[in-house]
Amino acid sequence: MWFSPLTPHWSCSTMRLSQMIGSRYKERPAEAVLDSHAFLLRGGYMRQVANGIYSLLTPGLRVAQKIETLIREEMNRIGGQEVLMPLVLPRELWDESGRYETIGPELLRFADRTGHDMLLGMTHEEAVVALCRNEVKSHAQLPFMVYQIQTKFRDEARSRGGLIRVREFTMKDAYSFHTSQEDLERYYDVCYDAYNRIFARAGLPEVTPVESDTGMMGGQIAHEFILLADCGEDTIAVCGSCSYRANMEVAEGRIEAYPEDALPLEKIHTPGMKTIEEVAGFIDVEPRQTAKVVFYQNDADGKLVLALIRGDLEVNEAKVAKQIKTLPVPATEAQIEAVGAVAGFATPMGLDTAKVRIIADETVAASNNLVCGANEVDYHYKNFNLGRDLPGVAACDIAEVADGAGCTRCAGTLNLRRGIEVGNIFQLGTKYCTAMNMSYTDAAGKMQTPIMGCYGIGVGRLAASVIEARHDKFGPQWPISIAPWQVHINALKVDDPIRETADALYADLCAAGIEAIYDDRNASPGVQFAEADLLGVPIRIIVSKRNLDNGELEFKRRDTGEKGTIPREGAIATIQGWIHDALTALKPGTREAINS
RNA sequence: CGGGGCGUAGCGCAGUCCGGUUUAGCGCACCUGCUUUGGGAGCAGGGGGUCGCCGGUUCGAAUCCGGCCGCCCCGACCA
Repeated sequence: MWFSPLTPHWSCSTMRLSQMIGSRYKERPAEAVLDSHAFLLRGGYMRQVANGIYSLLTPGLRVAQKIETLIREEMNRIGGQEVLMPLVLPRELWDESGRYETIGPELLRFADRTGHDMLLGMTHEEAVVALCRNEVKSHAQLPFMVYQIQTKFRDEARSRGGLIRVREFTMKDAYSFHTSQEDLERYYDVCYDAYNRIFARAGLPEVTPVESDTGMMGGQIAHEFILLADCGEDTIAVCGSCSYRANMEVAEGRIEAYPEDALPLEKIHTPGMKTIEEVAGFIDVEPRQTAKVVFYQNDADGKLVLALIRGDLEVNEAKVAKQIKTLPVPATEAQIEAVGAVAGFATPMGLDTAKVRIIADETVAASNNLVCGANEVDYHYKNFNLGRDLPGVAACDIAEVADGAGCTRCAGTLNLRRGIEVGNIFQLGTKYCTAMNMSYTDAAGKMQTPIMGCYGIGVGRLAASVIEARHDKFGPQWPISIAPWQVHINALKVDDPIRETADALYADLCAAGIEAIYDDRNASPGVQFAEADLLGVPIRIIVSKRNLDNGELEFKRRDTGEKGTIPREGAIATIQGWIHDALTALKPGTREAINS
């Protein structure tokens, strides 16, 4: 019958390749730079609609749904309640938190037909607080966690790399509410474990938590879950000896001290020597024996900022941002001159602290007799000592960790690696609940503000990350937990017995609840194998005359590389066993869930 | 937002400098038929394009000029 190919779809999650929309192709798309991007397009997982915006075809959607299911199971396991908040939100909610003003153009704002200002949610703190403040009134309802798997939109200045960095994406975002910081910290650890389980079950046990900046989210403690990969956009400091791992934004390196007896300041002629290298070479000292000055336009109070750091190090602007409570913007020469400093020969000494905020790195405090500028063209000072020469200035950490720096936790060495952020967790504190008036009544009858945490995972980015970490030159090698199908059937040199056997195998797998894709086309083996590789299904079963004459089927494992033959008789049970074993191998040991 | 590259069939590309046998072409993919079948088969036939868009120059524009748009990469930016 002409409609018969559709029939199987109604009853089970299997697919005949001859009917599947979306072709796989041989040539690598020109716009793909990353392997994951190339395979997602070549394998017919997705198609681009606009910059950073994609449609998913069946294989891509199935991978996403598998990941979502897995996340759901782990969120539910730690007591999460699934909800669904809207993508489109009214401006008023974001006015309440203040983020309508503070967030830049990555927040897509628009007006509806009545002229009402609306926005596309890029995260849902405001929405979740607005929802929960009306539902939660008593301490007896706390703690709780709600989560959703929902579309987010961020109008990124530059999306790139296929699904690694997009504008529209699906994200699992979870929000927990607590009556104490201790309880937040307890649950934060529960989430931390749940995240490790999620990534392990998705086939990426190597994803590791790293300490990270809280950025505009506020709060004190945050971790990013990072897959180390050269194509990643984050730089991570990794200790070679202990477990310390931190995003560059917060990574701390060991401070090497170079104590000497302080010598008197000495002004020296340094004609045309502006850079650290020039000055150090001219005076014949190491760069670490100098102090470098970097100017920023203003701190939160409008003062010019002078950042002082040892000459061999760089200033980390994320750390500066924390000190000055605003984003650092490099100062212009005119701004520098206006406070009496001289670019290239600058020193904090003698500047008016009413106009200039001086922040000094701890490394400067840990060295004596440094060379620094004199605020006079062609002159520097020798023997600058922070404690003696700038007595009011306390040292803080504004240094960018350099590759090879010492670890602060052990005797080891830090190395800088690139990584993809596939998830993050934040201890938010009371920022949103306070701003948006969420409160509950405690046991003593007193009004209290809940303490909040939030926890995100990007679904598509995780899928792409798995490809980055698990592929060969032919295509993805999906872990069975998130593979679009569990079994891929190839029928070669199709004649009646082969067709009947393959059809029956497909029907049997379907009846057993196994997710199978069946290449029922009369395509050559080369085509079938190449396209099977692109779909990356872990268990491949090949029905061919060669083995069928012996009553056998051939198998090839894309996830492990094993291959061989199995008897047709009992094949379903064999395959079920493989699936069970493969899923079990991915599952970490069970642990206590939150409410137990 | 700055720098660079690119827009010709679903994908990969040639043609653009130097305007005119180009009715705009090649490979893959697609359709029909036959032959094939263990790693992207062969033969024959066929379909698919407003050459990114708008305007200009010219007898004539994929090709030259102006404007715009889109995509990719690097940087800036970034829960």
